[in-house]
Formats: sequence, structure tokens, C-alpha cells
Amino acid sequence: MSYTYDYPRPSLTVDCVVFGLDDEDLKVLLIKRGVEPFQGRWALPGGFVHMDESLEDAARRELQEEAGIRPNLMEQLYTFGAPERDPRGRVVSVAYFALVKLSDHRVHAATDAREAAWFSVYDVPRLAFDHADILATAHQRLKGKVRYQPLGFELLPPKFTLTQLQRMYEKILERELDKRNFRKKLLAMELLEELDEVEQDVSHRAARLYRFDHKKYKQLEKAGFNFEL
Amino acid sequence: MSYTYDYPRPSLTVDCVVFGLDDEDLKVLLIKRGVEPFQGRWALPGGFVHMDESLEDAARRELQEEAGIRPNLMEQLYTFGAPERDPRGRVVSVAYFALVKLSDHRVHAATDAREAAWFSVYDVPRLAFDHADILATAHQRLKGKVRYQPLGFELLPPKFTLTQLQRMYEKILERELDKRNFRKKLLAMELLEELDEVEQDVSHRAARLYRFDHKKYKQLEKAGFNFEL
DNA sequence: TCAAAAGTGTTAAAAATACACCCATGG
DNA sequence: CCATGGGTGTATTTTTAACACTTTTGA
Repeated sequence: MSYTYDYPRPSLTVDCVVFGLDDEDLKVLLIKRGVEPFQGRWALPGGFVHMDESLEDAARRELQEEAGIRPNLMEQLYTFGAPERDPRGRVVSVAYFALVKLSDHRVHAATDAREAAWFSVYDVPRLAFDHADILATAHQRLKGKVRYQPLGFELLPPKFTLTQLQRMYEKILERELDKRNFRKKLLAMELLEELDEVEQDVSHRAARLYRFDHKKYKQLEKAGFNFEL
Repeated sequence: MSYTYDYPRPSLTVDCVVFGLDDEDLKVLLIKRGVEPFQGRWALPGGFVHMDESLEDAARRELQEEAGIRPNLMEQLYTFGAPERDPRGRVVSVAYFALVKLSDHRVHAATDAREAAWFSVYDVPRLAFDHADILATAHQRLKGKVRYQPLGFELLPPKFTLTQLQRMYEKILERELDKRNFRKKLLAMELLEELDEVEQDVSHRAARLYRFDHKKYKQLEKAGFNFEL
């Protein structure tokens, strides 16, 4: 390495905004900080980037270490670099955005001596650093993106009813949708595979289960198709 | 600062993808590198982030220093952090995306002992580092975003004809638009201020000039209006 | 008077919206 | 048998898309 420059360097971290969905609300995963600064305050999971790992690898590693979570869907959100955002000095943080099926991850919420928990995004405690900004950015991104990319399926179990699907969109978009129009639109895309199964243990007529056809979506996408709610 | 951790730190740079538009094409600003690595190769303008400046400030400073350019519109694009992207060692780069009115910036193209030039985005030389990826990401972002945000106006002079506006969209979207439908749609938004002026020095009927009403757009946006082409 | 681009209206097709009822099931 | 949510069809409005001719101006 003959061309090394040497400038003082900011520290580099990753932070993860992990969303999940349950019957009530859209939820976000938070970790209670065990060390200063902001000891005892809730924060987004995250930590320092190692020298030999990619940014996304760092985000996945931290999530695994701090909360035992391995999301299917993870993408870069935004990089936060205001000079005063961390009292330890100059720390630039690359934020990631992830969606998980809460059913898979409820149990693991507390792990590893750290305290981890899911909070409603509408009722979040005071957060460490600028994590409230990061969360707000992520929430906005989710609301914007869910309408023109089939992200939402990552929040649902693999088999779901059309009503579950509709509720998911209603919770994220924060508005009601018309049942018939919703179903017409979704089914017209032909991306939902109708299964020979119905939901179990309900005290009324059981709804049919569907599965999102990721493979077909990839094909259609290549051919210029645009998902749009 | 009592809580300082010390990890080995990646270097942190910013890179800028600056787009401009002329009669032929969408153009991107490149700088010829004067030092190793990749000496003599064309690259995106950029450089190391100082310890006391924000990321966007760093991007603006580098653009000013390397090309004498101060864009009106600049936003964060993506952060590139693959471990092997820079032969000098671990360098993470926060990429920015900017649009300028070429008419304002043609002259300044070469400054400061460095060689700077505008290239058609469809005919770019081999670039240093992973700058081809960064450019591709930026180009994709521009194509996607121009349809649902009034970005394109930043590429045109303050006063423009409807035909200029249409050509701009056609060049960015890489498809033809219907003249009447285009005009109807744009004028229906009531965001174009019709001026009492027409273009000068043309050898045919002179077209009326319009101005984009940024202030009105801000208002409408707050009220829930969505720009959409 | 001609070349070159400006400007303008209408129609048909498709998509979005609004809306109300019957059905199947379990308790 | 009734409460609960599942499931379906149609009419109206709005939006989009396709398309051709007249006007103005300078050379």
C-alpha cells in the first residue's frame, strides 16, 4: 500500500432500524444501552464497523450480536454525519433499514445480557444520540417505499390472508383502504399465489391463505413491471 | 470527552455526481486525477472529510475546490463501503448527487490546475475506483426521482420554454413524450408561472417563457400535494 | 412564401373510486 | 340462530393516451 494518506479520521458506525408488525402496531427494535454515553437510554442497535467487513455485514453482525436477529430484507437508509451527533467525538453512522417477521423474532427480543424490546413506533421512549432522527427517516422511507415496492410481505408470515395484507398496508400508510378495491388491485397483479389452505382457529368463516410469489415478481420486474399499490 | 473508544478507523471521503444538461445530452462532471492511485484517470470530484465539517459541507467544499461549482440542489446519494474499493486501504465514501444549470457552470469547467470536464453520461471514460458504480447509482436515482419530484428545473435556466422542459424530461427518462399531454399535465399543476416574455433570437415563432414557482410548490407540498409527471 | 416550431381540443380506453349485499363458519 | 368477518359486482368519475391541424415568425 504505497499511496496511504493520513488524515485524522472520524469513527464509523452502523445503526439499524428494524421494523416488525404485530396485531396492534408497527414496531421498532430498540436496545437499552449498557455503557456511557447515554447509559440506560434506549437506542437503535448498532456499533463500530470493523476494518475488513462491508457496511451491510457490519449492520448484520451487530443485529445478530445485540438481538439475535437476521433480517431477510435489509437496505442502506442514510448516513448521518453531523459533527456533534456523538459526544465521544466525530462519529459518522451509516444507518440501515430492515424488516422482519415478528413471529420469527419475538422470542429473541432479549438476548446476550443486553435488554432488547419492540416498541410501537408511535410510542417510543427518548432515544440516545440522534436516533430519533434516524428512526423518523426510516419510518418515512418505509411509508414511501411500501407503495411502490413489495416490501410489506417481509413483515407478514409466509402465508397470509388478504385481510392481514390489507391491515399491514393500513398500519404502515396510516389510512384505511377499501376492501374490494384493495383485493381487486392486488389479485390483478397475479403475484399472490392462492393456496389450498385457510386460516385456522378462528371463530368465523376461515379466510383463504396466499403466498407472495417472489420469483415471479423478480421476472416481471426485469420485464419492466412496476409494483404499485 | 471521557467516553472515547479507540478502534482502527476507515478513512472517510465524499464523492459528488454532478449532472448538467445541454442541447445534446445529460452530462456529468469529471476530474482528471493528478496523483496516484489512478493518476491520469477520470474520476468523480471528491476528497477526504474534515473532522469539523458535516458530510454535505465536505461535498460542497470539494466541489468548490475542484471545479468552482456551487450547486443549488445537492442531496446524499448512497454510501459506498466495500472493503476493497480503494487500493490505499479501507476508505468509505459518502456519495452526493447534485444538479446544476450548465449555463452557469460551463466556464468554470477547468480550474485550479486540475482538469475538469463535462461528459455525456452515455459516453464516459473508464473511471477510477468504483466511480462507475457510483455514477450508475446516481443516474438511476435521477431517472427515478425526476418523475415524482420537481428536480428537473434545477437543470434548466430560470426561464424556460415548455419545449425545453419537455426535452429535459425526454433526455432524462430516455423516452418521447406527447407534446399536448405533457403541456396539459404540467400546466394543470399550476406550478409554472407564465411570463410576459418569449425566447429571443430564434428563426421561427418565439415560444413563451415560464418560471417554476418554487414557493408555491413548497406550500402545496406541505398541504399533501404530490408532484408527478 | 416557405420552413420551423408554437400552440391548441377532442375522443376513446383504462384505471380509480365509491358503494351494498350475500355467504360460510363457530359458538 | 346470530355474530363475525369473508367474499363478490357494478356504475360513476377521473385519468391517461392517442391523435392532426392551424398559427406565428423570421429568413
